[in-house]
Amino acid sequence: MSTLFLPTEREPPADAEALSHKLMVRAGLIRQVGSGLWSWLPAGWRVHRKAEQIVREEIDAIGGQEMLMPVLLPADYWKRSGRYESVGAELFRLRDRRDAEMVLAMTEEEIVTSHVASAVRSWRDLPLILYHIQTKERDEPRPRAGVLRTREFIMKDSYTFDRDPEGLDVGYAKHIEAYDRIFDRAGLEWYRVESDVGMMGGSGAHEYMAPSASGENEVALGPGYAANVEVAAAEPQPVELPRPLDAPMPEATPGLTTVEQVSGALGVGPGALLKAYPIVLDDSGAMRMVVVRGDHRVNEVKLGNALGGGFRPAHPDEVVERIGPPGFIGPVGTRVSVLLDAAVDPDGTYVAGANEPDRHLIGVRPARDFTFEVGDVRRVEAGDRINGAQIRLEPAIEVGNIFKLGTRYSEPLGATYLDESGQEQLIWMGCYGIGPARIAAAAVEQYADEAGISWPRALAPWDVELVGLGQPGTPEHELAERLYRELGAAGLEVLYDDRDAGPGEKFTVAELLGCPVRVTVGRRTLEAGALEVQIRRGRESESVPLEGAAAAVAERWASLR
RNA sequence: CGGGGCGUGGCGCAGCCUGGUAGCGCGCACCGUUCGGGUCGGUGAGGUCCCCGGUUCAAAUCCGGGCGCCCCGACCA
Repeated sequence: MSTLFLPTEREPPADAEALSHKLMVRAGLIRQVGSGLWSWLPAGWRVHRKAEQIVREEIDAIGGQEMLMPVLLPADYWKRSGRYESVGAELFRLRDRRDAEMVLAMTEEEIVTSHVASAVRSWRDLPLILYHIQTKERDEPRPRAGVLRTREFIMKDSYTFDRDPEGLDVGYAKHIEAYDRIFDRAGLEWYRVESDVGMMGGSGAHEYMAPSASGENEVALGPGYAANVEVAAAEPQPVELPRPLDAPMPEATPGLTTVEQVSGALGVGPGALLKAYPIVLDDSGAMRMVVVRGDHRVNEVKLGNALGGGFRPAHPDEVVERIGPPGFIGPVGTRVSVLLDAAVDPDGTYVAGANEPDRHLIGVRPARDFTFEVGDVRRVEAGDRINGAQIRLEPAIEVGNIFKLGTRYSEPLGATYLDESGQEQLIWMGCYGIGPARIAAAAVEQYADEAGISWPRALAPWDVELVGLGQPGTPEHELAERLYRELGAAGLEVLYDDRDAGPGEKFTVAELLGCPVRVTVGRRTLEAGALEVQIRRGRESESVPLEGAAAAVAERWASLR
């Protein structure tokens, strides 16, 4: 360790917010190069490689074949798939010396599919699982939190190629099996959740989520249910509604534009209000009014899916022109079509904006008072019910995802095969990603304590940190040297702190770096005839007799998670 | 892209409002000390004060422009 490049810091970077960001920098694992650009220093890279290796072994185990595709790609591939136009600024675009348009790979569907298109002719060549572990480049609008969200990162991306949807289901199921094992082996706490299909297109998707306060996602959890809040659906909490009226009645609400103000002034709960969210559909310019309960929020991902296309929130001036004064708009008597959230009871009695200044309507009954379509477009809330129990929401880090692509890429790129009857058929594809850096960061987040990182056994940069306290020439120093060799011979990866530093510093750095086992050799070791072995998780110390110590430490290590 | 903040030795910061000498802690080098919880004492090295321009006798400090980085919201391994 006296020669190891391990620049530890007493203090975290001033601009670090996330726990994993602070600790990984302090522990000398990573260093920033630019916004969203990070170097992995030797200790950090060991962790990254361990995560990679777990992934590699498990994808190999389901029949995956590792290969390598370039990061620098001719733009033409992306033009053929249509993504050159559809992806936007996140795609790095550049030109080579001959002025040819190039892109940097965000993922590799176009490339792997092209290889398969040209090489696969027959149904006999399928199924196929191809993957690589390669750098990805994404010009993220906002990199954040150390290595949790970067512009350049390494990803394992695998791709399945099958004859038909049933074959795709098999490849997908194999990946679920492999992913479950990967995250278990990595020692993470994780959920597999239903997710939105996003920019990849296709028909089905799950994400693997590692719960963590620094996560950018939220997952909705209930018994037998786990979903990204982006797509989560649940039974809404009941609300008490006012008594019905024969017809909507105007009520003066001067200057009261928010749900809280109106519900307070009229003495009804927020859930008895109808909240209007005016939108403009991108393609036609047509406006619509999305209406949810006052205590609910529109979920824009679910809304986009319900609309089957893009939209944007309407500008205030568009609202004034087409609907009414912002803060007082509602579905009764409006010219724009209404999409009513499924949590609203069509026969209930609600308060809604009157589309006139300083006025709301009470006694609004949707089924009687306006026409609408129904869709589930609200964001689930903690306390909603699913399978007879309350739902809870947790922040989480997305560490992996799996998508059923279908024929989204095989069609434009001409990936087909001949079936038994000589008919040309499209290949059915799936794609599957894992970010080893996020696995590492999630592990830091989930297991760190006040002293620093506490790695799961499978990810730790070293299995054991051996802290030698004796000066060279002392018997305890000799013992430390001997134990270093013996622990290595027992099959352990050992980081030996042989630096000329005080015991306090060595202990502190060891706990910051977080190897699962710390072995201390000092004068006391000789006096006691036993080693002090500290288990990092929980920081409990154990005494191990010197006789056969290396084997005992190896055994203890193997018992850890 | 909208909003907020920051840029001063390797790290964390003060100085800026009210222009004039660049300072503190940690780290680093050397000497001594200590040796089971970032030990203690001494000596010392190290800075284009993000960049460009302007104002001024004089700019880290005032003004203008640019660049970089972080945080909060729309995107994703």
